[in-house]
Amino acid sequence: MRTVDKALKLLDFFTDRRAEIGLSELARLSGIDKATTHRMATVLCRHGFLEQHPQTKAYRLGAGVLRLARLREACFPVDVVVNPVLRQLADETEETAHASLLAGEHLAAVGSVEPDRGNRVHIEPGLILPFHATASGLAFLAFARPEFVEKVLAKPLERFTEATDCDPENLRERIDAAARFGVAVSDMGFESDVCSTAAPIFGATAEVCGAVTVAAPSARMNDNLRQLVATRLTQAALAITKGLGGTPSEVFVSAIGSRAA
Amino acid sequence: MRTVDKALKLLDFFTDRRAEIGLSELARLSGIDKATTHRMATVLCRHGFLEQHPQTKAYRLGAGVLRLARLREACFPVDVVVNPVLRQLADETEETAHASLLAGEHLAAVGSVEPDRGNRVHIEPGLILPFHATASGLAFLAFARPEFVEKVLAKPLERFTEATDCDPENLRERIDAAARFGVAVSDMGFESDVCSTAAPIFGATAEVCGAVTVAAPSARMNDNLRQLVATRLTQAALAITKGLGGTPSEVFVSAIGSRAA
DNA sequence: AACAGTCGGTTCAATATAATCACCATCGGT
DNA sequence: ACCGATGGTGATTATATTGAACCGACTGTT
Repeated sequence: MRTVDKALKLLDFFTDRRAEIGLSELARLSGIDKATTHRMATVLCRHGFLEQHPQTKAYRLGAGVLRLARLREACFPVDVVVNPVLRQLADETEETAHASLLAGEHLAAVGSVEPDRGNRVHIEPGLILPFHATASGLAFLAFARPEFVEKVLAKPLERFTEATDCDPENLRERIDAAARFGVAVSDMGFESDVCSTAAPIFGATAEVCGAVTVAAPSARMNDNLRQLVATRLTQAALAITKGLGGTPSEVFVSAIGSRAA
Repeated sequence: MRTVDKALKLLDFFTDRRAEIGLSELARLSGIDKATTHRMATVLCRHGFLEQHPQTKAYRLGAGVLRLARLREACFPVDVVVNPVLRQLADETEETAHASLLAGEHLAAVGSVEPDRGNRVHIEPGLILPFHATASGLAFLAFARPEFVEKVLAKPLERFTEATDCDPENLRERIDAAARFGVAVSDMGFESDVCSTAAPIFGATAEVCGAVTVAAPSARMNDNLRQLVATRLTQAALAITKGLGGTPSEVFVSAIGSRAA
């Protein structure tokens, strides 16, 4: 199965900044032999996950992913549930609101709404949010199973900015704090000058399945905004959880209950 | 690479009617050993292509496909280009308009807009459109490379309705006709009582990459509607082609030119 | 309560599988 | 004409995949 794993890993090298990748570059990036890379890319093309520019021969994400996304959206609507909530959240806070879901072992941004003002935070569509460096990730971990948390913290923790917190002990404390308050905060841990606040969203069996987040320029963050964001965020998290047919976990409910008191 | 192929084939068993599939059923459907199926499903889960219901243990399409779709949409927008055109087309014809793109070796529906009336055709999101039985498929073939056409016609041609045309010779004639007129027609070939008309859309190198289609209840189809659909459809096809940064093929341009004359 | 028939998941030997290196053909710039 | 890229291909070796049997858990029936 390692070969399937490697093949699917190829897809992760495509980002919005690197939308098209040639064979040699793809082999170089993945560290896989060129011949093997070519064969895997061919299979991915055959299934519509990649497609090849007829002239440049470069590969890019294929239309097959659109098909699968539409299919999933039809069976288990996310966009239609999440977007209105995000829009309202963005309107209320006048900051960027985005939602992320656990996709495999990464947290992936699946929707974002930006406020109507010049200086605002932009979230790249499909961005992978590192658990340890983002509010979304910490909010997720705060309500994830302990084994999951340990697995994440055991991995090498990449440093994205000077302020990135890469100390497992520190992170554990912040995760605990997020579990107590119901929201997690991360200031400039992933991108400079961005301060994010996040709350968890839950699936049918009260397991955490993602997060909803408000991201603001750090300079704009103050106690008033912090307070506003925290309350709206928890409402949004509950709304999305409900909309997806989920159940908020006991821990989360009591956390926001105690805060209100 | 056969193992990657098989693993990705698993994803094709998920449809809107069969959104969740258990391990045993998935093994049965695919004809792959249960152990192997389990391993492949595990890998697909790890990459976010599938996810597992925590209680029922059944698999369903994962959030990772949403991520990839957003990514592709960000680099190569189709929804934002296609949807307005489809909406206008649906308004003008008062019938269902949908677009499809080549995803691997299948034609997949990637967008559809239904008119505001009771009796209308519904297109399942992410539906795979068989080349020989749909107007979309025939329109595509009419402008595809001859080898591609032969490859498709060489395969066993499934019969979907009593009216499905499964005769390669017949199909070749209809494909030729579509190439001459610029639009393809299929009446009840895929679904009973649905009559579709389709035109091709092209990519950057004037290669056909999909189709745009109007689907109406067969009973409602008449010469007036046929005429209206044909003209609007070709406009829509050109608009989408242009919007995607494509170039209409010579054959198509001259076909619609001769028809106008 | 024992049973049969599911289910999801795991094990380990047998074997079919994919990885590697070398090589081609082609393109673009110097 | 060269050089260094590029995308792509074939055949051998070594490796990872396979699949029957098995396990524990659950469900409904006898």
